[in-house]
Amino acid sequence: MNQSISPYHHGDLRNCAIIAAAELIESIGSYDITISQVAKRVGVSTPALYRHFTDKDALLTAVRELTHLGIMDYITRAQADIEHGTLAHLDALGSAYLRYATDKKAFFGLMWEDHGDTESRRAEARAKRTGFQVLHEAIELYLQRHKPESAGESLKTATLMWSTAHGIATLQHNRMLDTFDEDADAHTLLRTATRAILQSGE
Amino acid sequence: MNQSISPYHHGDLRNCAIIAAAELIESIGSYDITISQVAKRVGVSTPALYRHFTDKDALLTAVRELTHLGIMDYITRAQADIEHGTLAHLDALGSAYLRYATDKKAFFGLMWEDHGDTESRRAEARAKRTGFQVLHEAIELYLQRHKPESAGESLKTATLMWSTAHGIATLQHNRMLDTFDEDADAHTLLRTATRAILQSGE
DNA sequence: CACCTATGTTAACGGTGATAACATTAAGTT
DNA sequence: AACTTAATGTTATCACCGTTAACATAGGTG
Repeated sequence: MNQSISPYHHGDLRNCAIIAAAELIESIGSYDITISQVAKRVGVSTPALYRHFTDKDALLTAVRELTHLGIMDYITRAQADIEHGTLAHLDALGSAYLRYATDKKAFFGLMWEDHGDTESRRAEARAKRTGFQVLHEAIELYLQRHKPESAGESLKTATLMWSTAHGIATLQHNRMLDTFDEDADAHTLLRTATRAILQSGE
Repeated sequence: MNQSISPYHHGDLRNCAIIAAAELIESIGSYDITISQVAKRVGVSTPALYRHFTDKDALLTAVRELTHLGIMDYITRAQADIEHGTLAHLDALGSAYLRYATDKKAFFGLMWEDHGDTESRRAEARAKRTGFQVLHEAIELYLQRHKPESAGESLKTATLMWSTAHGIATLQHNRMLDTFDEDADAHTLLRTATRAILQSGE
């Protein structure tokens, strides 16, 4: 874990701790980690981390910033070769969201679940060019092309599509989606919902 | 907390502990409670609870059974004076789900979030006549009346409507729904989604 | 060099879930 | 009624948790 010349002072503890925490979260598949586990992984005593993070939640908040980069990566890759504002584009965005939720289970939970500081979660979600904004723009484009009379509804429509994707992702994340319909498939459901929402009112 | 004649043996510790845990969860608005807090509330030593629950998760699982009764209560009341299988009926069911999620925040989280034993959560959701089954029957009725050609899709449609309601409820639960659209209203969104899903394909 | 600040260390505190060893009572058998 | 046993309480204890305090070491600046 990237240590300086000195055996006493680490040199880059803050960043290394964040990365170590992220690795740990990913490896155990849960963000229910321990400060001591992180410290041990970096090769440092537990209280050393309190020089760089006011408390455990501050460390998790720092990891959460990485997760937003991660989901943007999924989204960017998903829409790389797709014409923006098409139905296929919206499918790709939804699909990326679902895949992130299952691939990076613990990060997805860390991003949204209600532990610790609520406000930092909201701030982080808004801070950068997030997945939501990409979705919003894609929907705006789609509506302008195919349903110009509903173009003013793009924000509401984006919120609704996000909610639907999030519900499907969350239920799958918590292994609940197939509780009642054992054949339920997240991607199929979302494609159905996408079409229903976009053609509504016609 | 209902004690027997003996000052030593409690008499009904198991049930009292479940109720005390539920009260505690409701009062602090989180299911992140402590065995000791529950024990103190019942007036008993902490390890006494381990005679009745194998571990903390077992106690929470017992509380979760109560929460399913609670949400069924919301649903039953919501549909009391409404003709089944109508659009108004579906609105009422969705509305009840959203209200439960905000009114009984901690219970809602306890019901669905991924802590401890996954299988007990699935089992509990399936065990009784749950909210989902009510929703499923209502949709079946609605489709038979208004869209008989889609009657075979009732299970998929119910899963989709549940997912959507769940997504909206979860985002609101985690105070994320208005992150991007500050005017977002859960009930309005769900009504829009309900109509979109039901009329899709026409 | 002297000093200050940043950043490590070990020691300790109260609280946690959980177990072990022991105490008390209720219930059943004779 | 007396003895046994199982159920269900108790206190003592464990390892671990997040966190703070007190102390140690290094690097940078006068």
